[in-house]
Order: sequence, then C-alpha cells, then structure tokens
Amino acid sequence: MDKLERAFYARDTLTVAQDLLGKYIVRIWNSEKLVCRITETEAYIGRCDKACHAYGYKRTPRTETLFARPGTAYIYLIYGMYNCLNFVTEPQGEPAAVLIRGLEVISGEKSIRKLRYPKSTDVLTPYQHKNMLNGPGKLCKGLSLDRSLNGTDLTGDTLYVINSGEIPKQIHSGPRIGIDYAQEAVHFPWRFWI
DNA sequence: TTCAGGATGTACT
DNA sequence: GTACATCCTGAAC
Repeated sequence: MDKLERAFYARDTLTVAQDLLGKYIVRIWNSEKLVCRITETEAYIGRCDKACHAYGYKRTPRTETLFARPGTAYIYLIYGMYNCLNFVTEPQGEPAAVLIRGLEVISGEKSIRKLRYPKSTDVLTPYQHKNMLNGPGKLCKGLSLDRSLNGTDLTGDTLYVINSGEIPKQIHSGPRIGIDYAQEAVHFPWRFWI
C-alpha cells in the first residue's frame, strides 16, 4: 500500500476531506503499527470559515501549524483535556485542514484498547466497543496522539495515511459538530462520513 | 434509550 | 473572566 504524498494534501480542502474517507491512518507507536480506517471528517478553511481557528488568516502561536506546508499534522487541546487531530491542506500559507472525527480499527486492536481504556481488563462492554474511536478526542487517545506530535510531517514514519484501495460507495455530508458560535458557517455542509 | 452537568487547561477578550 | 472543532457518568425513562 502506498503512503499518500504531499500532493494529495495540497489540494482543495473539501476534496481532500472526502478523499480521505475509506483510507487508512497508520500510527507507529512503540515500533508497532496501529492501523485504522477513516470514516468521518470535517473541513476547516481559514480563508472563508468562521469556525476555523485561523479565520481571516489569524496567526497566533496555536494556529501557526495551520500555515505550514500541506501534509502536516495539526493537533491541539480542546476543552482542557482532549486532543483533536487534523491534516493541513492546500498550498503552504493557506490555513486550512481536515479534522478527523471517526475511525475504525483495522489492526493493532490490542494496543489501541489499552490506550483507550487503560483500566479495563481484556473484555470490553458492547458500549465501550461501539464507542472506541467514534469521536475526535477518543481517536487521539486510542492512537496516543497529543500536542507533542503537533507539526508532525505526514510523509514521515510516525504518522501517515495509506491508500486502502477502497472506493466509498456513498459519501454523506451535513453540518459540522460543535461550532454553534460560527454564525453563517454553522450551516456549511462540510462534514463527511461513510 | 436519551439527557444534563461536570471535568479540565489554554487562548484570547 | 469566558469560551472552547469533547467525553463520561449517572439518573430518568
């Protein structure tokens, strides 16, 4: 399977957000490969989107990563305790990214479980299983992603995406989650899922 | 099954 | 001081 190259991320953010669906995220953790299928994404485009941290090209220490070259990981802390994973898109200098909102485990399940539910024993409840990686904070915990990995190059060997060969049959779209403050951008159908 | 409320730290007014 | 691209728990149904 081929690692996606920088050119994949350098395109229009809405296109990249949809093209990522069905592909596999690979996270190398303690020299183990954790692989997950991408099932849900959201697009954030600073140029025209009040929900984006870098709306209007606003530069702060936090948003600096959004201005980096495409194919960079933007990871930030939200609500004091959860991390969110994004992939920076578009040409360098255009602050835009795709938020990863949902994943399914493909391999490395044992380690992912341990990261996600450190206190659980070997058997998960159906509730735990269903909610393993179906949210941005959850998937960061399950893949051991935090702000120390902010700025990671997605063409490197720590975190990257590969082509799965899957072509999603149907892509759904709708408004994004948790951005009620973003005025007219609240209704943009920039959330995509399989 | 859904719902309200609390946890928690950083960025920015 | 306030808001925030969230998640978990416990109670009611």
